Amino acid sequence: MSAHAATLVCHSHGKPTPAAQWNDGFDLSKSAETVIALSSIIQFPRNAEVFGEDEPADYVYVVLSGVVRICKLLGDGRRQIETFCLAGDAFGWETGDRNRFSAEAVSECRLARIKRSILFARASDDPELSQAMWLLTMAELHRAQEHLLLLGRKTAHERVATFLIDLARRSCRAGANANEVTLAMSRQDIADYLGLTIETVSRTLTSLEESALISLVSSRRIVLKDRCGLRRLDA
Amino acid sequence: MSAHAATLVCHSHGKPTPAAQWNDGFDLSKSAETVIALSSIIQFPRNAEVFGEDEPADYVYVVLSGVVRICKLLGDGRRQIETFCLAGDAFGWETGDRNRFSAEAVSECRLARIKRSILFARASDDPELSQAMWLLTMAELHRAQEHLLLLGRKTAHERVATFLIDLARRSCRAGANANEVTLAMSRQDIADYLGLTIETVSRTLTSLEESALISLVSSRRIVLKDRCGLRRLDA
DNA sequence: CGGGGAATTGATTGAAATCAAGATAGGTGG
DNA sequence: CCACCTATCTTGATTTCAATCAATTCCCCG
Repeated sequence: MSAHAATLVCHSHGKPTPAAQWNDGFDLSKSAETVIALSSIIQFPRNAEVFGEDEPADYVYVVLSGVVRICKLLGDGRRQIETFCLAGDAFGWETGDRNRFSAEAVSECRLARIKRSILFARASDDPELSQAMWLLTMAELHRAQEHLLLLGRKTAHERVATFLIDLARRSCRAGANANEVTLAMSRQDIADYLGLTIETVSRTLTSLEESALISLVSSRRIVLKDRCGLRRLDA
Repeated sequence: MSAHAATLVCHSHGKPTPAAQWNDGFDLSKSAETVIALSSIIQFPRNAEVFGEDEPADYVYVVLSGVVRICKLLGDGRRQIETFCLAGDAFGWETGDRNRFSAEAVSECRLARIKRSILFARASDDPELSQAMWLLTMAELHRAQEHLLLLGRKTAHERVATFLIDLARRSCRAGANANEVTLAMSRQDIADYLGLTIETVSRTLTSLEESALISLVSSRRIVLKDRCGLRRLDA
């Protein structure tokens, strides 16, 4: 989802991006301008709720800065984080009128917000926008499907390795050092994303450090020391 | 994904369906006719491969009868079934030029096949078709997201209960008895879908029968005796 | 400097995996 | 039509990985 959404919004910040860079030859710039003209920017503090599960779904959001977690809860409080949205990622797409997730700010973050009804109305007679939405949704589906494989069949070590590699890849797109990952999220968030417990996440990170695959600079800063070794775990 | 796809193809069999029934007011019939005119029908025997992971993605398929499993493999053979496609479900959507899954016939099945390139070309100047594709993709995303919650946070009992309820719901749409589920797939397929082993699936079914929630008429036929009890497990 | 949430580490338990037989049933050929 | 053969499924015994229970320890911030 990230790449296309980034294109959708970055025009509004005076940084025009060659559309072809992201879109496999499909030009989104007109869609982007349409969307930008309709969006407003809002800010959320750490841990604030952007929207709750089952609330009316009125807006689509694009992350400008910070990290947002998208979660589902089970009756007894068990939580599954479906995804972390970084700068450029969009969330809040719904076909029905209620959110099927809650969205919360992991760190303080700035979001662009577009009224869903307006966006959908435009899409119905704008093939470019409609196709852009489809591409975004497909990208998100691909991500979810990779995550299914992780949750269904990978070990704790493999899950954590996959998570670190993925996060490094996504962060360095936004300009960060490719080998040092800064975790905006807590161990609990990581655990709920990977289908593990905080203790297992912590132990696994320690174990990866003992194997010299990573280095725990601090609890929220991790250096990937041996990418090949990690990728081997990524299976 | 199922509902819209069903609408897309059922016109070709002389059973016109009121479009509004499936589409929340969005009329797909013109798209359906376009798609139908371009599709050809092919048949696959049990366990045949429809397409393999990493093969060129040339077609989009809609299941007319039978069941197809969509899977991903890990290097060492561990398998995750992403979804089972029943009559009316579509699969093979890709944004890139390679399949990110393999697709195999669980039972003998008939499929409608449409060239991806043609479909995409039409979509680029047919807002209705484009929107139909978006709705289908969103539906599939929702399904995948529910499955993430299952794989990440549910117990074996909850997974099996959820699976049975879901399968009953989807089958009875196709006219089957709402309380008797016929399993087209093996225990191994179910295990790889639910992130469990065949032994655990088998034991869990036995345990659900001992709790009088279901009745195992035969290994492939299951009667849901206590829906409320099952739904309680479904969390 | 000290308070408190977050993270780590340790001890133990437990749910599901693995290893290992049997039981059932579907299909085939005599 | 029956008996055999082989897949598939079930059941049992044991192990294992991650969860749970339980202390510390580490920082971050006032």
